[in-house]
Amino acid sequence: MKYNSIRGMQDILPSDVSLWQYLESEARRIFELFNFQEIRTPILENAEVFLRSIGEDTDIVEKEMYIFDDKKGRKIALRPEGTAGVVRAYIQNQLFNNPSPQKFYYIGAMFRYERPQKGRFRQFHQIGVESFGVSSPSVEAEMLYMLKILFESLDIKNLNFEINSIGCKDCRPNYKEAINKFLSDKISLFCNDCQRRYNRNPLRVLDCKVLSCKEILKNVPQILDFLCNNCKEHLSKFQKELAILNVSYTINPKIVRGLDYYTKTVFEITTKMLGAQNAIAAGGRYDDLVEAFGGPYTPAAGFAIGMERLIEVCKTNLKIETKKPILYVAYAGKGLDREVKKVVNFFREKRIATETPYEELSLKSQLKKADRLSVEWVVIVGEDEIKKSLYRWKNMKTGSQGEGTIEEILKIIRGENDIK
RNA sequence: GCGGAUGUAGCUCAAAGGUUAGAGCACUGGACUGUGGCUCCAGGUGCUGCGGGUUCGAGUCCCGUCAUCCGCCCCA
Repeated sequence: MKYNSIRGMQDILPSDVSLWQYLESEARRIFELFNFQEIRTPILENAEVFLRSIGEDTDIVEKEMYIFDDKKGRKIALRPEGTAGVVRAYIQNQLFNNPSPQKFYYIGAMFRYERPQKGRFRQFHQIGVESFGVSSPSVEAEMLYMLKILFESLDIKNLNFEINSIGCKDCRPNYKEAINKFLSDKISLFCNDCQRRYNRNPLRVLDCKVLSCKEILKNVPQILDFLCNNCKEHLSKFQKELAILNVSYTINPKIVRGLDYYTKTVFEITTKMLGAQNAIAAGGRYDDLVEAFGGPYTPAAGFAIGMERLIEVCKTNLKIETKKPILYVAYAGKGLDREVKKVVNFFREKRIATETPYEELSLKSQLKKADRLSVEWVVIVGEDEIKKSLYRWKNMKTGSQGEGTIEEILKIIRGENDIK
């Protein structure tokens, strides 16, 4: 009997975990500099939480959600994204009574029942950020700036920051109408996918990659021409803020997010290094969502980074060494077990990561093991040295060795002594 | 949900229907009984993903199935 992990769900092995931990700690460090605080919400929610926020007609809800009945017959879902749960928590815990803005970040696993491919998995991980209570576009601008800082700290280059506005509940209907009018008499000329999109979400037709569709779309009405004054002003102020923060970007009128709750600002950060799944982070403003969830009207915005995609990009230019012990305590002679344990404990108490054999081995094979662990130092507890109350130390890189008391050896390992 | 490619040793890959299925790296032990890396020797390296079929004979051809990868849809 042989078991495999479930399709699209992968093990993250120790050799990769170091990189994961590094990315997570950099994100935490930087987000906390901007006063975002970590929030942890459950992986399972009532399915309704996602149906209501993401939108019933979206692909995520229609075909990608892990959804099941619990023992009482309630509809439960594994979260396909992070925002809905945070919004639910914000309202349930009445965090709107705290001074605004309330700024949160989260790191965790998300689940979508999709066909896996490069940069896409059924269990994947996001680092996300949500900010509640401020309607000014300085919120989104700060988010893009923060992302820029994060990516710089990870030495990631050649990213495209793309922004757009998709209007609000006042002006978007006008645009949808214009699009429908534009498409209605030409729809038979479009590809099959577009015809399907036309019925479900006409804005998606704008995204089509088929050349003949692109040709017809040359004269399509642009959302930016339909924005109400409020949304226009929001966008231009957003751009001014980005200029002040020195964030370079392009306006891409074709960005349409896959979730229904977005208003005004939407943005994507893409790279050419990931193949077809090129978005490494994406987000936008969602001013109406808290109210739609039964909370007070609360303007909000957020984004999420795809961890696996970020990792993929980092692997090409960032070398993080797998964590390994610094010291190996070996023994030479018989009946030294108690003495070895004492030495090992001493170094661990001094916060030196230490490994030691679990079974009887010749000194030779102990050193071989130490070599393969690529530890820098070996301390040998030897019969001859013990008689002098000393231990033998050895540097595995230089090969040099000597005798010393345990305190002297500690100094050598810590680099407080010149001997190498 | 749709399309394409690939499954052989722990890993990277060979074997054009014909002996008992191979190479490198990695792994274990020894040459070296208190000193790793280098070298040499010996050795597990294996239900050729799984199940059928064709054939005197299948890792090789056919069908099914599962898995992985890449793309479409969509998304982080």
